[in-house]
Amino acid sequence: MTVQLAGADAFHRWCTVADEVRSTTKRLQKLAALVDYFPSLPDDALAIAARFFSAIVFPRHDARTTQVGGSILWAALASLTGLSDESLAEAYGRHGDAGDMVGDVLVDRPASAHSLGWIEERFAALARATGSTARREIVRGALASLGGNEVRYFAKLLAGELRIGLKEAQVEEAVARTFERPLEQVRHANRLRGDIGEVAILARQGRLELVRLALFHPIGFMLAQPLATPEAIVEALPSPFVLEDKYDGIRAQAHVDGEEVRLFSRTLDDITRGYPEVVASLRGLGAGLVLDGELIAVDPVDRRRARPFAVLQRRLGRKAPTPAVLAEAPVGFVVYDLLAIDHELVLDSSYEARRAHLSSLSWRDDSALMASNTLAVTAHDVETAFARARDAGNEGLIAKDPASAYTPGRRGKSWVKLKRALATLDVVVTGVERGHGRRNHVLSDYTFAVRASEVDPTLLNVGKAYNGLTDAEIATLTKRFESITTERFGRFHTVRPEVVLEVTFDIVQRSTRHKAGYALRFPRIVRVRDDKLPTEIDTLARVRELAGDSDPSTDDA
DNA sequence: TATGACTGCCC
DNA sequence: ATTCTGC
DNA sequence: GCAGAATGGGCAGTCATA
Repeated sequence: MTVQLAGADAFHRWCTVADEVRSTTKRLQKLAALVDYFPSLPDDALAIAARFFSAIVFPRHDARTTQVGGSILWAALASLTGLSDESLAEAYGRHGDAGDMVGDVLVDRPASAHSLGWIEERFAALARATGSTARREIVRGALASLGGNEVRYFAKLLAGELRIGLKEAQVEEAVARTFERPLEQVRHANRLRGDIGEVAILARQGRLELVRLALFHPIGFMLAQPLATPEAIVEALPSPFVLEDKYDGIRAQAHVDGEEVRLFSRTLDDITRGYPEVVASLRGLGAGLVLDGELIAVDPVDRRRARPFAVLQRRLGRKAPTPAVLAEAPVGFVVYDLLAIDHELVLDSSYEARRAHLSSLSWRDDSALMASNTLAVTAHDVETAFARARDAGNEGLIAKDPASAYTPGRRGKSWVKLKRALATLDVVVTGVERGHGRRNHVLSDYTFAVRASEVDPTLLNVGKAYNGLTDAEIATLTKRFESITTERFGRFHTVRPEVVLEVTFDIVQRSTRHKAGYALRFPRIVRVRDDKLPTEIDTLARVRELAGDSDPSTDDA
C-alpha cells in the first residue's frame, strides 16, 4: 500500500535518506533506507528519487547535460557568499568534495519546501541555458533558496557523483525489494529502457514484464572481465572457446530497420551523426536489427585493418564531420554480436546462435563488416592469437564462451579480455597532489619524470598516476613526500626528486601536455623502487623508443 | 578574430 | 579506461 | 566475486575574454 505523506516529495527528505545511506558501510542497511523511503513517494517523485540516488539527473538515454562543473559551481558559490577563493579553497580542503564544501559554507540554512520536481526543473533549466554566466546565475539562485543539507546534495548531483557508497546497481536492488519484484526483471527492464526512474514506476505498477525492445532506444552493453594471462583465460572458460581481436575503437550499438539506422555509444548517447559512412553501409541490412561492435578508424588501403585510436579520436564527439575529416579518417564498424533480429531480442540465445544470425545478413561493403573469430583450447592457442592480433594493430583479445547469453551490464566471466602493458618505466616523482573524497588527507596523485638523457640529468615530466598502490603504501609515501616538499601551491606540492617508481601503461603517445613531449595511456604504478636512485631512472630516449618514434638524433632541435 | 577555460565523453 | 578495498 | 571509489590523457564544442 502506498502511503502518501504531505510533502513526501520534498527534496530535504531525499537528502535525509541520502545521509542515512552515507552513514553506514553495510549494503543491507543502505538498501533498507531506500526501501523505507520509496513507497511514500508519488510516481513522478519516485522516478526522480531513483535517478538521483543513481547520481543521474536526466534519464540515461536523454541527451541533455547541465554543462555545470566545478568551475561554475565555485563561481556561483563565491558570488552568493562573497567568500574569497582562499576561504573556499580552505572549505574544499576540509572535505575534498565539492558538495561537502558547499554544505560546509552554506551550513545552518533551514530546510526548504522545494520538491524533487523543483530540483529536476532546475537541472532542466541549466540544460536549456546558454552560456556559463546564465548557468552560474541559475546555480546561484538554487543554492540561495535551498537548505543546508540540500545544497550539499544539489552540488553533488551537479558534480555527477554522490560518494555515499551507492550506485545504480544498488538502486535497482532497492526498487526490486520495495515493490517485491524479481531483481533480474528490474535489471532487465533497466537495461532495455535506460532509465531507472521509469523502471521504478513500472515496478510499482507491476508492469515490468511489459518492457519490450524498442528499436532506436539503446540497450545496455555486455562487458568483458580483464584477465592477465592466457592460462587464466583457459581456466575461466569452457573448452573450446571463441577468440576475437579486441579492437581499439569506440564501442557502439547499431539499430537498423530497413533504411533507418541509428548508432549509440556505451553511455547510450546517440552518436549517429558522427559516422555517416557507417550509417550508409548499414542501410537496408535488415529489419528490426540491433548490432554490437566497435567503430574503428580504418586503414584506407586495407580496410580490415584498424588505425590507432588517436586517429579515431578526431572523429569522436564531432557533431557533423567535414568532408576533409571524413576523407582523412574514414571509419568502419566491426560487428561482433547481434542482440535483436526481426524486432525480437535474442539476448538469451547462445553466442553461436547470435553469430549465425549475423552471418545470415548480406554485408554489402567494408564500412560495416563482421568481426572474424577462431576457436581455441590451450593457452598456446591464446598466445598465438594474441601475437597475431597485435601484429594486426589491435589491442589484444576477447575470449567468449560460445554457449553464453548476452548479459548487459554485468562484467561476468563469459566474456574475458586479455591486454598487455607495453612495458614499464622507472621514473622519479617531481610533484604530488592531495586526493579527493576519501583520499582528501593523503598525497595520492604523483607527477613523474624521466631524465633528458644519460648525460643530461634534467628531469622531464612524462605523466601522472594515482593507482596501483595500496592505501597503506599511499599513507607511507604521504609522510615521505611531506618531508621532502619544497613548495606548495594549494593542493599541489613540489617535492625533491628522490622517490623512484616503476610505472606501467598501455601505450606512449606524443603529447604537449608534459615537458617530455610524450604522455602515457592508462598509467598505473607497479611499485616503489627503493632499490633505485633517481640517477638510475629511464631516459627520454627510452620513452621515444616505446612511442615508436624513429631516430631521436634527428629531431632534438 | 583568435585563444583559452570549461565541460562532456571516448578510451 | 585500471586498480584497490570492504562486504 | 561484486560494487564502489578515485582518477589518467585527449579531442570537439561552446562561450568568455583578450
